[in-house]
Amino acid sequence: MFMNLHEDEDGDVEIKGDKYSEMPLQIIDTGYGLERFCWAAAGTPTIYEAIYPQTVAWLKDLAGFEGVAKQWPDLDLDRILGEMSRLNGIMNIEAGVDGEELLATFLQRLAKRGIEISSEQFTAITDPLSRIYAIPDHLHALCNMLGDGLVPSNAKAGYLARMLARRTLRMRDELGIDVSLADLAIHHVEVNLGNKTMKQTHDGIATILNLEEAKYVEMLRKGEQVIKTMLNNVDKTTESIPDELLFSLNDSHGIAPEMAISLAIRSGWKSVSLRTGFTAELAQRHAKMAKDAAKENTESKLIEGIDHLPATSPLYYDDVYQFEFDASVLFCAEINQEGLSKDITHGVILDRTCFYPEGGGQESDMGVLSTDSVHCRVLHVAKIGNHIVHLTDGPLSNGDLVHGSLDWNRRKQLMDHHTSVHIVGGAVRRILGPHIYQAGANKAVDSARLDITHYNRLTRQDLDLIEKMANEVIVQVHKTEKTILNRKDADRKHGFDLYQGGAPKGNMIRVLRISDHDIQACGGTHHDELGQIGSIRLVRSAAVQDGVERLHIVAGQAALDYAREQDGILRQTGEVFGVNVADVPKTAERFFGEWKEQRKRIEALEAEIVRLRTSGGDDSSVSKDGVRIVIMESDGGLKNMSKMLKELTLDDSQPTLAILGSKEGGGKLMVATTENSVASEKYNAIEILQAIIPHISGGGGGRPTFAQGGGSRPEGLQDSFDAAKSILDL
RNA sequence: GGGCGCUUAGCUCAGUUGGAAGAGCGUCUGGUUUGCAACCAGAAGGCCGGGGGUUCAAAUCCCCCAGUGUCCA
Repeated sequence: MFMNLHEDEDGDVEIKGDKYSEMPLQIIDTGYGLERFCWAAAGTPTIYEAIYPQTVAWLKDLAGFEGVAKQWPDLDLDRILGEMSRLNGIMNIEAGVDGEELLATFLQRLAKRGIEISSEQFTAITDPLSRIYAIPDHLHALCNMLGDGLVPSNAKAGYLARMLARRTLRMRDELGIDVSLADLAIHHVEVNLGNKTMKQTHDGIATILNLEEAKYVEMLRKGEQVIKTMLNNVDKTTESIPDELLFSLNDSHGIAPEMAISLAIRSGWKSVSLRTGFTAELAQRHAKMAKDAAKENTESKLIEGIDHLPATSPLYYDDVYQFEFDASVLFCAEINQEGLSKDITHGVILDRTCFYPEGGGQESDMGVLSTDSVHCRVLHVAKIGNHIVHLTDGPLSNGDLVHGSLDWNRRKQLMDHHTSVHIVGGAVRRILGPHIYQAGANKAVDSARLDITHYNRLTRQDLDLIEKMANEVIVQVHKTEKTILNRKDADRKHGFDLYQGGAPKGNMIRVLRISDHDIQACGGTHHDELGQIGSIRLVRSAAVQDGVERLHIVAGQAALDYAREQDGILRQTGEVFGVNVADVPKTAERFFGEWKEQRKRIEALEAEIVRLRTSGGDDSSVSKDGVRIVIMESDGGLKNMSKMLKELTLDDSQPTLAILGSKEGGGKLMVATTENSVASEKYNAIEILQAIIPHISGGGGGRPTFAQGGGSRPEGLQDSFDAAKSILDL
């Protein structure tokens, strides 16, 4: 397969309505498929028997496939499958082809080759068989991924693993096989990947897949619930589920259309079926969504015309503790770009610098560039190609000799954090396992973040263990080693794990080694002596996405500041309660409990007041034509009033029309009748409410037996009551 | 990286056009009962994820945040 084009709206090549242009990279995909030679040599009917003989036999046994084949003793299965394999290679199957038509053609061709088989027989054999073949194929990819240390996720590369796991589970369930995914995978690893050296342990693979299976089962359980709710308003005899519903089930709840149909049938919608071509439409819809999203955002250049300048010499690699230097200005230009701090006006390039530019997740240095007469603040530093650009709040002149000095506190803190991230990264890997990989990192002044791949949420106990080990490393390891290696040598010596922070550009690679604890390629600034960091705290962890945990780290001065801040919060809380800091948790618990109890007591007392007020006896209650009519003012808001209304109208033995008003919040009115009684037959709550509410300049609505509203003129409440009385002829 | 969904009682979840917060399971009390998810009567248990906004009125509509799930690249 040859590829030299990529999709491009302005491209000059047009294929099937889409425009393409030539891409810089030209690809030849040979797809040798070495397994095919094994197949040819083995002479088995399909390739799967050749490469996974044991697994296929095992699955056939588990799925009871012999029983299927025995139904038609006349059929020579091996011969049929062999011919089918050949035909598959010849037939050109394009996406969107009608399945039934394809099957008919296929059977015709088989007949031409002397094989008579009905479409029922064909389906009965190929349905289970296709799954029996697909399962080891899926497991193969899945086990290799997990073996390399990949963690399943709901996004990015990990999603591929989850998809494989779920498809395997689905096929397993369709075959009615009662073996866990983990057991299937371990079997596969032992039988088909026996000699392969893996990063991940067998136990690790089993743990991950057991979690995946649990998530899958949970998804199905939820999916069934969702289907029942969604179909609640759909007739049980319907024959199709609305497209939008199926789309939403698939995209939002992970229930594939076929599965949605079978779940619906199980839940009582017996006659639904899947429209032919629906799956293709779903795929088309996804393709369109992906296309719409793939808008490239062009990067605007911060600064132009610097290509001819010599590369800036970085002094921070020679001595990370140097914070002052002299250099000459090679270039200075005005900068006007959105998204930058307002104070930034100029970009300055020097022949050499101590300023570390933002990179590798480490924020840039800040400081000052000055001559005898000019004094510029450096607010940000960026790396553009081989040049380090100082973003300043003022201009310098070409050829000027400048003196630069860093904000050392800032740099020290950034180094504390950056070095700590390496220490923590090593600790996490040692504690949690070989699948831990850095998925991103950020080192700021206040704190640092390290994202790691892991299949489970971290507990505080995990964090405590990691924190403990990290602090032990600070004490045990005195010096870091920084070396520069040729890329080939680095690869050979340390392997792929060296590049946790991403693939570096260039042939020479800086390697930071903290004893055997952590070895990584990294271009940041790190301490020579770990003791400089002082201490490391893991503040908390959070989930970035499924399979990726974010660790929040503070080190050095930031760790002290954090501790002080926490201390302050606790002390303040203690002062509010008027107790010793140590007693805060106990006291808070007691107060919260008492608060809940008292709230209930208040509610009970309010209810009692309502009962007393509504039990009659005063002139607010009148009886007319068998209906008790209550008109009265209450205090409290809507909540209190509705409680009173309940007391008044929920007693069936005493048909009541109640009109309650309150002066709170601009005035409120509520009208209700006892449902299914003379009161509700004679009076309409909405009509009464709307007739009297203009007096408090308001509006409202509700049901015929229960209406409520509010206004902006509480002093009109009495007028409303009077109006009600006159309407009711009282 | 993009799209979509979910968050309501201890648990599993309903909640219609915005208008009186619900069910099942579990818990507690009483009754009944030697039974594999026992039965009957009653009760307790809710900042409807958090914060803004619209409205006379928000679990419900809009915005932001957090947590969680899912599909696609």
